[in-house]
Amino acid sequence: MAATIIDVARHAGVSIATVSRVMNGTTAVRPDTRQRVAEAIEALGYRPNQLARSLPGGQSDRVIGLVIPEINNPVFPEIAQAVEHEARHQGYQVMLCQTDDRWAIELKYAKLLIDRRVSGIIFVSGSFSHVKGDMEPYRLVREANIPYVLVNSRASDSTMAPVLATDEVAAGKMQAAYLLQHGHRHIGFLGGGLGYYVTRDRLLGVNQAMASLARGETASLTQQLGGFQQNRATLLARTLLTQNPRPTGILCASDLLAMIFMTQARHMGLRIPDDLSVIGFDGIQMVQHTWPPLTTIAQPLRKMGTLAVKSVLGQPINPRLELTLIKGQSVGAVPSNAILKDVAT
Amino acid sequence: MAATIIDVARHAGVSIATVSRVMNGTTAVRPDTRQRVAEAIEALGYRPNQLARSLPGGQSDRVIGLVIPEINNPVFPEIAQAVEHEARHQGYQVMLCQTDDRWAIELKYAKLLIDRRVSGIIFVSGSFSHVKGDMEPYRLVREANIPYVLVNSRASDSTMAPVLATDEVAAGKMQAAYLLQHGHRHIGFLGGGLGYYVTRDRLLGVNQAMASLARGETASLTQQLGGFQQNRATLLARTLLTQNPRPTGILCASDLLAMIFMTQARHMGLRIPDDLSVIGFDGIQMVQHTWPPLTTIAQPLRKMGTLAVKSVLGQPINPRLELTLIKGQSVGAVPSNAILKDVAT
DNA sequence: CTGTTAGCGCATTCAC
DNA sequence: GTGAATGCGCTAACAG
Repeated sequence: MAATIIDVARHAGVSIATVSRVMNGTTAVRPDTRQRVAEAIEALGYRPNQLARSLPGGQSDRVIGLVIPEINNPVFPEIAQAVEHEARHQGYQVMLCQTDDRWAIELKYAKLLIDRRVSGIIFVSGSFSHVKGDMEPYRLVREANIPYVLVNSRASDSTMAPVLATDEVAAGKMQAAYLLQHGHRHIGFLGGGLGYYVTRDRLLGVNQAMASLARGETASLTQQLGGFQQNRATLLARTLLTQNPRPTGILCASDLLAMIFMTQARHMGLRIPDDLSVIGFDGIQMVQHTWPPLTTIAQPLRKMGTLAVKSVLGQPINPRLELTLIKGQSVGAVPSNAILKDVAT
Repeated sequence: MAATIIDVARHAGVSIATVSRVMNGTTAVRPDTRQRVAEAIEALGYRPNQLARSLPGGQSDRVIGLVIPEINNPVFPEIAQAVEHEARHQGYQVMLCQTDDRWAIELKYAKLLIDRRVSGIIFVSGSFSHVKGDMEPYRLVREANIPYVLVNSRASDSTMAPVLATDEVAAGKMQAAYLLQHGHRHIGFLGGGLGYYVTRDRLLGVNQAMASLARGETASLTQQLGGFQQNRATLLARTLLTQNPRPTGILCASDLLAMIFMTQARHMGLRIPDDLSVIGFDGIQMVQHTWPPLTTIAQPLRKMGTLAVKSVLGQPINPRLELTLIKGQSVGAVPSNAILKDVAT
């Protein structure tokens, strides 16, 4: 159907080698010849077949695989956007792989990307972020000699790959410290299960912050762990809200969780930050538009996407990722009647 | 580096054809032979090169190109998610192309996708959605004989391609009607420029709704058109809010615009829906988490993604897309002091 | 059932 | 400068 290099050669009365030359500018070609070829290309609307082009060169499809749990959680689009930008600037395309947070699909995608001989793979919050995660995908990719990088969450020791992640312990510490500073002593934690490294690290940080209170001071921690999915999160939020006594300062593992939580709190007639303080994590752009504006610890999401691309392309990077406190209006002082107020179900 | 089919053949003591056969199950192979080959494959960790595999068959890379303006506007991830799901179920992968809403990049991506011989291309809110949009990308794709579909917004007559879009006129009508029902007679419109078909159609619908008021009744319309980008939108929102008299019912071209608008309104000390009513468009999931929950007209975003995939794969679809009113709490009655109240800048 | 032989579209040595 | 020849990894006839 489409014109091939042979058609062009014939049309221009030259050999295919010459056509190839004018296309890639490998060797010098006499101006008039080059002209004739150019015209032939134009006339036939010829476009070189990238697939065929990749074959001789060994591999290198100039494609980067981006593997993420779900496109719908706003934190991933922000990373994806940066990945696409950087990839585009470097002349690469992005293969979008969504795993629905299921390891089997992640493995399947890893295989597909290997088979396609992509230039690199970026795994975001994959099974590696789970304590008992399946390391098979990464093993395969490594054996296939394809550069990859693990974004978000800690990598287990068995994966020898660059990791791009913020200090989750520090993150938990910052979140808790901020709540403690505002006088909260009954902290609630809403997050994923203990199977996730993030959860463990975050809790570690929280405990560190609580331990560093002045002597005599104590604080309690109520956890609701389960998952990041909307349904689960809604349930967890309700449960946390019906605790008695109810925590006054809530620390959420992600901004989306925080948003879900705030919505639930509202459903139950609680006001933020008057009755309840909330702090999130991620720093997605959407936090500007919540009410009240969410106070959160921001990761450099865009930077993470950019660095991930550079990393798999073998370019030197500084993997230092800073956390930033974004002050919204979702954290306030402890309500004076905190202990008395009951919850309406 | 990686093992090829030849290595496997040698290792198993058979011909490459036989290896190919056991891989694809094309022809029957004697069990013990198949076994030997399987072992060889396993032993060498062989994975067939998809690129090479595509060549003989003509094309068909089993890849679908998804071209969207930006990943960050929440409406696109929702479509993208559905596209990935459907593509995966059908054994296809998705190439993510972000244009930053720039025609030049859209064109560039169209070329890249053609060169890569993708199976189909899904253009979402592309340059075709603009009255003076550049039709070159679609022309090229058509000439390359690659199936494509235009999602969102109306296609100009010059593009002969399936279009997947809701009835924008009806949408505008629904939005306006809802506000009118609540007694609003001073309507504000916040949206993209007149260069977009959506804007034109939406305004057409708004006018239709306003025209169908009972005799003697009239309503006014104040427009702020400009763009969908965050910065622009913020400016437009402020301008709209400082009109005198200020419209009491605001109709936004997208949910994101509505969210931006509500945030601005809040900054100016206005309460929704007490002082101001707002209705959005798109029906993104995030509307559940705004405050107040946004009232909006929902498009079947997921369905659009699913149908888009089926469409480019040549499967029969019913392109009927229904609009649904999602009742939030952002629309209320006209404030009694609407005319008196001034705006603080 | 299985091995042999052509290409697929292109880049790349080589000679001329 | 340019053309002919070779091979990339694999599938698909075509023979045995």
